[in-house]
Amino acid sequence: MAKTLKLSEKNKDFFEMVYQVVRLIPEGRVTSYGAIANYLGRRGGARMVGWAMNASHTQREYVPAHRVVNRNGVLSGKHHFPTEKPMQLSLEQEGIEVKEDQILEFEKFFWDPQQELDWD
DNA sequence: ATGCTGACGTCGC
DNA sequence: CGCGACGCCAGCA
Repeated sequence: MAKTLKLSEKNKDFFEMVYQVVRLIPEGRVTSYGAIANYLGRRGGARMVGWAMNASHTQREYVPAHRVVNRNGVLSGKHHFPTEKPMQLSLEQEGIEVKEDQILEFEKFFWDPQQELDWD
């Protein structure tokens, strides 16, 4: 076996884990890229989570990416959504108030995978 | 191969 | 408290 694993395989695993976590987000709840990155052991690698989200639309199973925002609760990636319906509207339909692309009471709806989910 | 960019986050000034 | 710089890692010119 090669000493070095293929990065693509590792990435794939990382992406899958991201999707899995995102899909576990309950309706009406939101989380942040950093929280997911931290949960996956990629502290500071929040950008990779965002990268994974960018490719989330390629996944067969639906990924509620609209429930993932930055740590400020701002809909940073709303413009990147493939869906016609704005990210804000999707969140509002789940009972989350959004003002100026920012989630109100973000802490209240925040869903921390490390807290809600147990270490597997 | 090198450098810039990107759906972020943390630290320093 | 606002702004800038660095770090993270993968994709792409």
